[in-house]
Amino acid sequence: MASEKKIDCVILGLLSHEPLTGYEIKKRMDTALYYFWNASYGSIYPALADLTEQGFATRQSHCSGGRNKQTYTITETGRAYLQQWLRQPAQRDEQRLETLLKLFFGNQGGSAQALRHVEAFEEKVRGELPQLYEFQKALESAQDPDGTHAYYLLTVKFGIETYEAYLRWCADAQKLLEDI
Amino acid sequence: MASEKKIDCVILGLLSHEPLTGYEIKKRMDTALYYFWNASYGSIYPALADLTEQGFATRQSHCSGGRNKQTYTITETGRAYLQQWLRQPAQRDEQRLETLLKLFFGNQGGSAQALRHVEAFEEKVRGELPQLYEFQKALESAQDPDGTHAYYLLTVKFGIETYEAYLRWCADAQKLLEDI
DNA sequence: CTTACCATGTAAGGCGTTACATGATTCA
DNA sequence: TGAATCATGTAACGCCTTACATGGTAAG
Repeated sequence: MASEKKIDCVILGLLSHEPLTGYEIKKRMDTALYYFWNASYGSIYPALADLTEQGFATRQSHCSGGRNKQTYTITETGRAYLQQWLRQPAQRDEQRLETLLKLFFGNQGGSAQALRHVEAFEEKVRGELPQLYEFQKALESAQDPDGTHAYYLLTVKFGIETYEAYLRWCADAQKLLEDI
Repeated sequence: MASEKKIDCVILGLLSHEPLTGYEIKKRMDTALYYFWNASYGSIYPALADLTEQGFATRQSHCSGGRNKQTYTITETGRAYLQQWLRQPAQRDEQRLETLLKLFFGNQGGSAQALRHVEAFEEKVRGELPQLYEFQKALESAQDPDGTHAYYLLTVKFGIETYEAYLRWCADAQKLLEDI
């Protein structure tokens, strides 16, 4: 109990797969989770300290490649907490799409400006989709001893389905805007 | 300049269409913008005070239906600020999908639990889609004297395209999870 | 040798929600 | 008469990002 902070849950979730350093956690958020969740070092490191203090994770200092690393491992208490959180229904799925906001008020700026926003959005999506396809391919072909792949694949498929929808909408939006 | 707060931009955007009260602004966020943006009274009312103080909006006190209302109107300065913001490329489109998070770590809870998360998500989406279809129908048939409808329609179409993608993914995810 | 990446953290401050506080009106 | 909706605001607090601060290693 106590925390209920999402950042704690994400970190515990990642640690439930394998022990990780703060840096590695950040990397995973920037790759595997980037299209539905993200966090900065400024929230990750303090959260790791809290989790350790509360007994949800343990810290191991060790040297690797000459560098001093702090690796965190989930405890049984941490695992129990994670599972309790997983049992609860998701409270909130939110998005803040600035692009959509700018389009909503687009008549103030005109169709050429709106088109630029759509194009920028399209470019971003196009840039990220190949990564998702690669994830999908890798997950479908690789071995999966601990059964995590199927769940990971689920989220990748979500990314692909929505990103493809974004692209269809971009094409449609561009047509509509050119007619204004 | 100064602020750069998104909440200010959303409010100015809404005021650029018509004068509104804080309460009405909140209502619009809960209906027209809910699938890509939202805000609480605790951020709306202070923002309105700030905007007024900075000369981006003016406030009119008046009684209507026995109630004392504060109606806000955008100023020329406010309009200029809004337009300057609209010219800038969108900086950030973010989502925090707790449902996806719970699925990503789903192996900790098992497929039945994951299924419940997918079903809950599906139900929420199914509940909100009809509203979007209605918006679309209304926008396509109604008169549009000030040219705002086309832009509004753009965002509604975005909502529909993505929500339909969500539903396809839900069906797919349910099949995958039943096979585990 | 210098750029990119690995690696860990802190401090200040921004942004926003939740809960509180209040009260009128409308409709069943 | 009670519930829902209209209507406006404040205070406390939580969460998170940005910027700062530091330094080692690997690769070109």
